[in-house]
Amino acid sequence: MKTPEQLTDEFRSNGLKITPQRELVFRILHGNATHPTAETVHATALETMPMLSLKTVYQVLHDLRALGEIQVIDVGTGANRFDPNVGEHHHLVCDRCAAVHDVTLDTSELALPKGQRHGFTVTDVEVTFRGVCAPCRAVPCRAARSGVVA
Amino acid sequence: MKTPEQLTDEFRSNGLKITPQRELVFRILHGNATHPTAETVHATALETMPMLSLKTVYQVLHDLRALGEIQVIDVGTGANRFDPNVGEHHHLVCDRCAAVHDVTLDTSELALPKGQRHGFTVTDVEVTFRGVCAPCRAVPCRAARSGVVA
DNA sequence: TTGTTGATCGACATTCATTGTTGATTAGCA
DNA sequence: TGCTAATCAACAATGAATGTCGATCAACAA
Repeated sequence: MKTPEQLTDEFRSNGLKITPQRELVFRILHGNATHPTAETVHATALETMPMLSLKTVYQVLHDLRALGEIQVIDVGTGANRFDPNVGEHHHLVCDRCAAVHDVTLDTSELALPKGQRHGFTVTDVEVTFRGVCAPCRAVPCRAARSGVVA
Repeated sequence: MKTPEQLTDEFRSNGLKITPQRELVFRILHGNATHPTAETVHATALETMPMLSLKTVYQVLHDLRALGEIQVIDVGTGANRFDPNVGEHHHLVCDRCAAVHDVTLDTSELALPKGQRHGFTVTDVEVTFRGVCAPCRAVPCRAARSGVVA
């Protein structure tokens, strides 16, 4: 992901103003590998800007996606998650707490068998590994569903 | 998927009654490779049972999943889709019309690199191929979003 | 420095998929 | 036949996300 400074330039060159709210979301997302939901970004932002509205967070995330600076991923855990890692990569998801990790994978060997093309033009392959993360295994049954689990 | 008759037995042996509504959903799902949504199943069912409520369809689908007779899949197109194919398989999704096809794939070579385990116990791998289906390619830009597209 | 314009705010309403509730009616099956 | 579950209609409610509106405020270009 671009640095907050680079995003500032990019926003400005696209006719978007730089506000403290936007800068804050930039900083929260920068280098963030936790794949936060919009709600999580908002919660984090509230610590430094208690009046920031969830609506504005959605707006900034929407703009970032429109500029191609974040990826929106849906791993089937309800809410969308926002990933500053824009390069090609895959995901590892915890079925208990919904924690998500990026995974880099060589998918060059992973082709759709010819007989199963169904007439499609395939443009993308997504691989999702599912399992249980270490913290969740350590818990008796199932507790912490924070989503901020490391 | 089991035949409607086998499902009948299975429901009965689990203390569930066999009603015309349930039988109808069984028949609609049997051998159905279109991955219908709950709404689509309902729409199909209305043709033969005009008073069938959407609520009941959800209920039957829920029961079928509870018995492990259908898979619920979420390919990021809004609604869940119901797949009578319970065996291990993967999916091919049209980014335009959200049509879904089953794909059988050998994923034995597809392992999560050791350095990227993040302490997880991996239990499952899902592969999703994305692209554009033939009917959608034939259309100028983007039209039919029926979800019933072959 | 100032004026224009866009960003944000609160306080809503709305969409969509899904589930829950209630109470009445119907029908499966032991 | 009778107990009980299933279904129905008509709702309300959830959670994620987006839209609306009018008011206020602040970015930044002139």
